[in-house]
Amino acid sequence: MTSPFDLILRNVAKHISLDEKEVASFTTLLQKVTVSKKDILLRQGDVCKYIYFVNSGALRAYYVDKHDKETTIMFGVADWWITDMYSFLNQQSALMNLEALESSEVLELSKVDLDKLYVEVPKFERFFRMIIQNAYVREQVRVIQSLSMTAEERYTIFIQKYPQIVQRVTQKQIASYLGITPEFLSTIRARKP
Amino acid sequence: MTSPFDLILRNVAKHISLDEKEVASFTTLLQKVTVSKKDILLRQGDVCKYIYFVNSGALRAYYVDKHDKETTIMFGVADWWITDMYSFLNQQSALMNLEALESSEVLELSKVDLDKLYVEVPKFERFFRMIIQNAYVREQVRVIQSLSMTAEERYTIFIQKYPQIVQRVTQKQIASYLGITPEFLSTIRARKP
DNA sequence: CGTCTATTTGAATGTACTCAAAAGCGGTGG
DNA sequence: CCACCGCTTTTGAGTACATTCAAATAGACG
Repeated sequence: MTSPFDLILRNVAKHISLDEKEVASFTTLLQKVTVSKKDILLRQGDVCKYIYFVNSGALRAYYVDKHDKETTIMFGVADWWITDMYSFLNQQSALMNLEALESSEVLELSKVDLDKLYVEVPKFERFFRMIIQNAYVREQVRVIQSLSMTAEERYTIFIQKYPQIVQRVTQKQIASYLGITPEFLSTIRARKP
Repeated sequence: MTSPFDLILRNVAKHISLDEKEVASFTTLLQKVTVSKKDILLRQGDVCKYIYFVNSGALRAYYVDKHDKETTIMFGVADWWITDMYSFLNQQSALMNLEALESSEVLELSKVDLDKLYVEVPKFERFFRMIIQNAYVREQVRVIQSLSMTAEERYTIFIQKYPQIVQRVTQKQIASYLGITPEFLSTIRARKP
């Protein structure tokens, strides 16, 4: 009953309905991959060949600038899709690194296979449109927040919105998601309770 | 030869090919609307019923916080799509205002009609997936920049990337896009060459 | 246990904001 | 057509938010 595809099929079913044949077309394209803590799934500058669906564990996408400063772009936990969308779509150099924060199980779907899937089962155009629409709205809200709120307000919202992530990642990583230094996050936390 | 649909059809043709019948199905759903400077197409808190394609002129989407501070979310000039995606998709209260910066001509496409169009001409699933993918990538890059760069660096990138917008909007609006005060933008500009 | 990294704390500094006031600019009406 | 009004832009002083650097403490992991 617990196949590695259970979670992803429920995820897909939130937006489109598939018959058995379509389920088969889809799942044959998925490759189950197990990664250990600190494993890198994608390196900044490389071309991103896969989009990943997280079955279990936790991933982090982050950007490293010329001063070696890290900015966390997103976290991925169970039931989330994650990739470097720019690199994946355009097959250009990746803007970000993708690493496992703990031992994780992911399903990878290659660009080539996804392009085939769009032709074979056009419903997936709709599915990924939905997924990306939601991701776009989240990023837009994040832009608004990062431009209009103080770090303290952004931290408060983050811990309310993503309690399941807070438990699993370090403060340093949260700080880099908020765009502040770990030292400053520490002082924010000190003056809260 | 210059119908109000020329530009939008060329925009669509970048991603999908339509036969004559499909062109007709599409264009009948589009309503040409002319707006004057300062007209509001969408008010924060209202439900956004349309997605807009800009034929000419310039629009601005902005968020106003509880302290009446404005943050510009995006500008829309000719050949751009613009809407409050969150409100449009979910038919919930809009996060942002949408106003004309100058007298402009837009084509509006309603949520209801777009949902019909997806059924009648499923290629549009692909088209809007493409449009939104690109918008998502742009927002992600903007998040990275707003979190990892100084205001001066962001300003330099903005004027390089969007010279056609710089010409048409005030510094106050650019400042609110960068998430800084107009006073500070002025000092940044003063110390450049 | 020892080592390595994360977190905390504090002092000095830099980036960006607030408030205020003056100067510039554009549209509008007389 | 020009004078005025309102808004934008500039400039400056004082302040707040957040960083850097340094050092001490606490945790995690082999």
